[in-house]
Amino acid sequence: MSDAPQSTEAVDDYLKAILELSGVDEDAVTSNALAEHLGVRAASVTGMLQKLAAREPSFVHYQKHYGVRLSVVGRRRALEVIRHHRLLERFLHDFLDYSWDEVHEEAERLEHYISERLEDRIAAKLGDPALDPHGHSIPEKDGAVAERHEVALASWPCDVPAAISSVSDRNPAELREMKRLGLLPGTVLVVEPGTRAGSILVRIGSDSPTRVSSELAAGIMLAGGPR
Amino acid sequence: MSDAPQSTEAVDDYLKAILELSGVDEDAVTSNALAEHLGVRAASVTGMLQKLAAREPSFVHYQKHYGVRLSVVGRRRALEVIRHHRLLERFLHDFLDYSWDEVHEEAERLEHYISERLEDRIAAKLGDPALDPHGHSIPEKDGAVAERHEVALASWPCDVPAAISSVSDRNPAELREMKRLGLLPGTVLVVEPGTRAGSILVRIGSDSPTRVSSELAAGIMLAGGPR
DNA sequence: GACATAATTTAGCTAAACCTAAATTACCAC
DNA sequence: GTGGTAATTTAGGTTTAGCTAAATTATGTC
Ligand SMILES: [Mn+2]
Ligand SMILES: [Mn+2]
Ligand SMILES: [Mn+2]
Ligand SMILES: [Mn+2]
Repeated sequence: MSDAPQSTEAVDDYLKAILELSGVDEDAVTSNALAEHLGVRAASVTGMLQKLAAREPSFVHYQKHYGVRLSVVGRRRALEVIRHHRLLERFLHDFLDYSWDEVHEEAERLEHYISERLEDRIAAKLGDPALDPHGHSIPEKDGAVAERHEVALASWPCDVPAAISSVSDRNPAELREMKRLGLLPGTVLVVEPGTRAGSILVRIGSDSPTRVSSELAAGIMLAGGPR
Repeated sequence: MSDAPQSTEAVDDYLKAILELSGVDEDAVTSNALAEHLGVRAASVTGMLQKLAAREPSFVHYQKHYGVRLSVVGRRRALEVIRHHRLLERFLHDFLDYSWDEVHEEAERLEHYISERLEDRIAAKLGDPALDPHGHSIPEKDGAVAERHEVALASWPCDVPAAISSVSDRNPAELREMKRLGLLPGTVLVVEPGTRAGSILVRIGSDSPTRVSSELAAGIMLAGGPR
C-alpha cells in the first residue's frame, strides 16, 4: 500500500551496474568502470555513490578513491530489478511476439516500474521460468540466484565440446547475427584449432565450421559440455 | 530510433488532466482545478503551465488568470497516453488476472513507459478492443475517439430504462462495491421514484430495487436505454 | 467605484541527476 | 623520495518538478 518508491530508475541502474561489474568474487567497482558502463561522466558517478552510501539504509559501501561494493540492501534491490528485467524479457518474448533482440530495450525501462503484483502475475503466467531468452538465470523472489560456472567462448579450449549457456543481450545486431549462425543458448559446439586473431572457428554439430568474430564471441558464455 | 522522450510522466499527467477536466465542450481549465485533480499546489501548476505553453511545439494555450486549453499537439499526446492506459487495463484484466479495481493503479504508472511497439502488440493480442474494463472507450491509434452521449446516473429520470456505459476507475473500494451490487458496464437498470437525498433507488432487471449511495452514483454514467 | 475575498502568479528554495572544468589523490617508475 | 600520469573527487552550474510565502489580479457586492 505504501506509495513512496524506495529507489529511482537511476539508482536501480547504478545498483545493477555495480552487481554486474563486481563479478562473482564481488570486487570493489571503480567510478570509471561505472561511468563507462552507464554512459555518464565519472564526476556524476562520484556524486551518486556518495548519495547511495549516505542514504538510510545504505545501498553501498563506498571508500573514496577505492571503489564501491553493494550492501546487503543494495544487492537485494539489484537482484529484484534483474528479476523484473528477465521476467519481462521472457514474457515479451513468449506472449507478445517480441524477438530476442527486441526484448532488452523494453525490459530495461519497464523493470523499474512494474509492481510486485505484476511481477508475480507474470512469473505465474510463465510458470516461474528459470532462464530469460538469452539464457541468463532469473533470480528467485527471495533473491536466491542459481550458481553457474560460465566460461567465455574466447577462452574455451579447442576440441572440448561445450554448450552455450548464455549470450549478451546488449546489442540487437549481434543477437540477430548469433541467431543466424545458430548460436543459441543450449547449442552444443566445439572450438576448432583454426583460431586466428580476430576470430574463432567453431563447429556446431556435424556442420562445416563457422568463423565467429571476436566481438560476437565476447558475448557468448559456455558451460561445461555434455559429460 | 530516436531516444529522447517527447514528454515526462509529469507532463503526461498534466495533459491528461486538462483533457479530462475540460469536458466535451473543451472549456478552459483553471489552475486550481488542476492542482486539486493532480494533488499538487496551485503554484506548481502555474509553473508547469508556463513550461507547457513555452515549449516548441506548444502543448497548451495558456492565458494567465484565465485558464488553459490543450493545443492540437497536446491533445494528441493526452489521447496517446489514455490509449496506453486503457489498453493496459484491458490487458492486465484479460491476460494477467487483475480484477477491475486493481488495473487502474498499475496502468497509471506504466502508461508513460511502454513503447509504440508494446502498445501495438498489446492491442493486437486483445484484438483491438474498443472499451477498457470500466467501459471507457479506447482512443484509436490515430487519436480518433468514439463519440458517446453519457449522462450521470444522478441526473437520469425515473422509470426510463438505461444501460450503464462506464464507471469511474479511480476508487478501488467503490469498484468492488459496484461489482457486488451488479453495477457493471452494460447492465440495464431503471431509476425508481424512491430517491432520497444521499442515495438513489435503482432496479436491475426484475430484482428488488437496490439503494445506491450518491458517492457511488457519482461514478456511474449511463447511455440511453434500449429503444 | 471601492473593497473584500478568492484565485492565481511570482519569488525564492529544495532535491534528483546530470554536466564541465578544476582540484586532488593514488600509484608506478626511476 | 620525487615526479608524472591516470583516476577520482570537488566545485559550481543546469533542468525538471515540486514546495511555501508573499504578491498580484479578477470579480462579485455594496
Ligand atoms: Mn534500466
Ligand atoms: Mn536478457
Ligand atoms: Mn500517470
Ligand atoms: Mn479505466
